[in-house]
Amino acid sequence: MSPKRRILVTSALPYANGPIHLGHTLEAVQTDIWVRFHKLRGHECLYVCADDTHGTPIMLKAQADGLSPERLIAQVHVEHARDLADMLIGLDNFGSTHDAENGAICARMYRGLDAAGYIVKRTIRQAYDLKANMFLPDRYVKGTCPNCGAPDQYGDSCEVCGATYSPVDLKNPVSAISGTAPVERDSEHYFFRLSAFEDRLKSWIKSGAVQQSVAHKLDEWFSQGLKDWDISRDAPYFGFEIPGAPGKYFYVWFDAPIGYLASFAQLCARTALRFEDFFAADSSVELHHFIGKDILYFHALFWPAVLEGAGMRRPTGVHAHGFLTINGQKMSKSRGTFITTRRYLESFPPEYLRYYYAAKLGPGIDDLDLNLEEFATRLNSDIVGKLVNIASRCAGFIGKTAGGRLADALPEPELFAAFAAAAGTIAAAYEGRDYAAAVREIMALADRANQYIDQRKPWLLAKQAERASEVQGVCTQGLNLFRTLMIYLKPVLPAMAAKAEHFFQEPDWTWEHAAAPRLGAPIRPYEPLALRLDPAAVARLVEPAAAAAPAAPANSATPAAAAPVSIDEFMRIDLRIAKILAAEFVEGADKLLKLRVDVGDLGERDVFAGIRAAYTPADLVGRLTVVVANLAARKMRFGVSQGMVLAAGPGGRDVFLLSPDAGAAPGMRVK
RNA sequence: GGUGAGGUAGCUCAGCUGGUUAGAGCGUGGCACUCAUAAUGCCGAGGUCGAGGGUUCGAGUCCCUCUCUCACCA
Repeated sequence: MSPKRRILVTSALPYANGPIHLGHTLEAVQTDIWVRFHKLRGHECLYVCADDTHGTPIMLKAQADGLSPERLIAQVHVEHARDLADMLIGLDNFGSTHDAENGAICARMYRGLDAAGYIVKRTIRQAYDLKANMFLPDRYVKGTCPNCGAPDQYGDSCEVCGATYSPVDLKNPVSAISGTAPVERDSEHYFFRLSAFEDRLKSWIKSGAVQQSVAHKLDEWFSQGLKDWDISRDAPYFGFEIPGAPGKYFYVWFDAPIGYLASFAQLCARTALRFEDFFAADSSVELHHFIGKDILYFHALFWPAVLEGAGMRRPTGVHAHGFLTINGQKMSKSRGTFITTRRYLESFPPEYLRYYYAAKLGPGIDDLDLNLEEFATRLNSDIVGKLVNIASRCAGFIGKTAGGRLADALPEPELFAAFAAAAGTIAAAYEGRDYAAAVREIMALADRANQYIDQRKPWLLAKQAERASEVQGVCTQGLNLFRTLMIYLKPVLPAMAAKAEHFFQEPDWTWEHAAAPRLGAPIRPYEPLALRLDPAAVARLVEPAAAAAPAAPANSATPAAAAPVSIDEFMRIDLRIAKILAAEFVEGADKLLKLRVDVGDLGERDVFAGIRAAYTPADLVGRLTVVVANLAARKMRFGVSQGMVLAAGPGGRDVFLLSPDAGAAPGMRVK
């Protein structure tokens, strides 16, 4: 065993404008397994994270929800903390980038950067929304691409031709916030001189801080030349004001990674840990960041440079992972594949997903697909059929024929030794974040354990009373093989391991426990450690979430990028002209109206629509509109909704039902 | 467009520095067993390792070209 290491680990900060979904969970699980593994090995390993709470999207979402930003992020923080905890993510601290500690550290680091000459001021021209009285981030300006003429493109790049530009280059630009045409205005911004760090960053990357393929990726950026980084934003902005610069705020991406430090500072404040030990320039403590590959730029260039510029240590490792896809497709709300962690947890234990992720996670930045069918068969086969089965098929004999006591010796110590000898390769796989390799190795051993039991056939021996001690021996062997495997899997399956510890009457297994068998000790009666998954229940995860309102829930706060669809995909949506025959208020629902609509050939049906604030039943009866006719029926508290009426607008009173021109008749297909 | 990753049995993947008839799990066909949450064990079917060319005594493994997929681009 290596000498005791001191390690601080982070995973990326979830943004506080939405729930934790399975993509966040993938990263949290990857990080948590790594942390638990090191703890199991006896190292001092700490894991901190925080909510990322600043920036324009949060500010606008809070406005739209009629809340203060502080209130919004406080609510989200509670949900995020609960979701992560319920996934058994063992965070030592979960803070917020809006916490006072973060403001203080940001200010301190900024002063350090400024004093060292790494901050420069420069005036830039930027799009300004005269109606909303604010400068517009690139993503909040839309218009026609100056390069290829594609309409409706964002202010930073064109999704059609790939050109990049600044919002002021767009033709016919429009503010996504007010809908008015923005003007250009000058503003003084503060820049971090990233270019000054090129050599130091290159040597840092050479130190092995990032994966090989990531290093290649970074080379590309180096070869283009590092640009200085704009770290300021003008008021109104939800964030921290820059010291000595009234009306100027730190850009959200400046204070977000500093949130790692702030969260750790909170941990220090309530323990004996010393912040300086971890972040002084000469710190020997390891610092590891787990992130998605999309934010490599911030973590592998800006972040080490900012730390270094502020006179602090650099990260030991930045580990990027790929994205989660579901049934082979990007997570998408419209496909029903946007699965929140809460929704998963309502039906399934956290460890099933943890195991599945572990079984498929390699050290690279490949995407990982959650195939729901495979998820169910894999869990049932690996965990229930193989692993837990070892204990399940042995425990009964120990109870019945051996008085609940393990034998004093193993009949085949060399088989146990083979299991114990795997510790090295399994540990190396965990350390290198190749959990899939670790799981493969463990499951291969589980196969061997089942083979062993099959060969020795304790159920036959048990029929001969004089061979009782043989039965006890075989089952002691089997249980010890199981025990070693559970110890190896403890980072992935902490709760199941705890149950197994209870079964063996041992407290807190460490990695070393796997090396020696448990002998001559009593065990508790066996209780099932894992239940089978019902594939049908798993499949239901991708059915439409029950939470969203039925009428087009246009959330105007964030201009969401609609991914392109093929004509075939579009044609799968059966849009029909419908005539509203009747409309009524729904008892107990303050947003819904119940509509009876005539869809021609398709007959009449009931549709619930969240348009009560905008329309009264009298407004609607007799008019024509458009419905999605093949939307899966959804059971609501008030009845079953058999479709969706189409409407535009941000919601509330500003909802506008679609109407066809004269001549359209109920049942006509819209295409 | 640039860059990165990847295309190996129906599915998910492993194949280290090139070397015997290309592997695993799941699924599938058959047999056995009945201790175990219809779990387990054994046997089998199933692959021209994306395509083409090259280097080599020998290439899934190295080089080149092409092709397809996925991802990222301050």
